[in-house]
Amino acid sequence: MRMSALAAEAGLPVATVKYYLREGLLHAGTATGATQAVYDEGHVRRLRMVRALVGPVGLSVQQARTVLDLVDEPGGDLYTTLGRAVGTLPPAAAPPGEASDPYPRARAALEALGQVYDPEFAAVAQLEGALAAAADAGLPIDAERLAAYGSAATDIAAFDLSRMPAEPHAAVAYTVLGTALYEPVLLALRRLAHQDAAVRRLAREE
Amino acid sequence: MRMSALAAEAGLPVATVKYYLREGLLHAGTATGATQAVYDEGHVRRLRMVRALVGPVGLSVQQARTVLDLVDEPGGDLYTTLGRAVGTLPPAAAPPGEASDPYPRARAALEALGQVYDPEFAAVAQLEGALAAAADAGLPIDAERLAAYGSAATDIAAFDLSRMPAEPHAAVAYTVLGTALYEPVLLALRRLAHQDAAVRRLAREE
DNA sequence: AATATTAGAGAGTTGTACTATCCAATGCAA
DNA sequence: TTGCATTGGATAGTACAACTCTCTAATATT
Repeated sequence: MRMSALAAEAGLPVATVKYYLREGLLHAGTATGATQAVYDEGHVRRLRMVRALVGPVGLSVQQARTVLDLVDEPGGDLYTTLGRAVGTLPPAAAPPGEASDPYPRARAALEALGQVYDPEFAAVAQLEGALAAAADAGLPIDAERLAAYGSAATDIAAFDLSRMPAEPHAAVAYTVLGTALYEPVLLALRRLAHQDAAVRRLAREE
Repeated sequence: MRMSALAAEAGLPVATVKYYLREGLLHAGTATGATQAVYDEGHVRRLRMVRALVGPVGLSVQQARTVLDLVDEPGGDLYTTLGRAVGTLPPAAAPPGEASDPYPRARAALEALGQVYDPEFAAVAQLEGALAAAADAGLPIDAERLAAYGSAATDIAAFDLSRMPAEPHAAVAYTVLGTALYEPVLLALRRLAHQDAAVRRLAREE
């Protein structure tokens, strides 16, 4: 398969595929001459993955590159790799700062939920930013709401973990990509559940 | 309060406040002369809201404007307004197309969950996009996972609805802003719940 | 042999989110 | 009251991301 066939297969302009190649999101094809190279099914799959990450998931090209690199070649154990991957996923969180207690809201929230609090983990900073944003905007999250969301998140995590492959490399891919790819699904389901609940309540009140 | 005081209060450069003014995210102050105007607490709150939406929530300036306009002046009933607001929130979904069954995956998913399916609702398109992206990337969502996520989403929606204010204008603000502002919190909690569950499993296996 | 395609590199384009510069009109301080 | 910094408003400029186009020499196709 040459480049034009690859681009057609992925539904992308040739120029865009070349751009992804330059940016390192796609590994080069096997050269058959100075100006020819062939691509295979792996390239097609990779392009589909890239499109999924920069499309519905909403990653930038550089973030997608980082995530895919981590999946391709995990640097350390699963938890380190996952931590790094989560750190590159949006929303971007501000760096810790020098305070003795850099994430007070997140720490309080996790303690209330009875979960481990490790300021090193990137999602803690994201939680802090999200809680601060909600509070700043005038809709702070109280203990009851936190408990409701936390227990839903725990349910989901328990399910996800039950499905995690045993083989380390597959586990990394599953966890990192599952985090990125399933989040939009969850958000859409939440929005639809709101709609569904509202419609049902409206019907009941009639 | 004049502009420099407003900007200082919000922690933003004056030039940025002027930019938001131009883009219609912030209403003008009350003019006290040809080159003077005063701003009040409402402007400070509005700026905090804008920063929350374009920061942790990740909206573009134009999306934030649309959402805030809807909250300020809902055009119709709650459900129409909410639908419009959800439509402007990321992830952007492709337009329906001309197919007789434009959202097959989303329809199947909602039927499996026993929820109403209305192709007009923007989140349906988002669900379709998210399900398609996961499948294209090689990690399709099966019935069991859908059920797990769906029931978590339903739990959250039930809680959210129980807290909805009765007064229509407040209900719109609560629902629209709650959708936008609480989503990052939920995502962060899910990521942390994964971490927590993984740590616990690791500890158990030792 | 003539024509079309390709890989690879570089420059150009478009859109977003600011950021800086001007200007005339004010406010304020000495 | 006179000098000077500040303000609101408009316009222009900057920086970056994500493509998109153009070019060239080599290669494949007819």
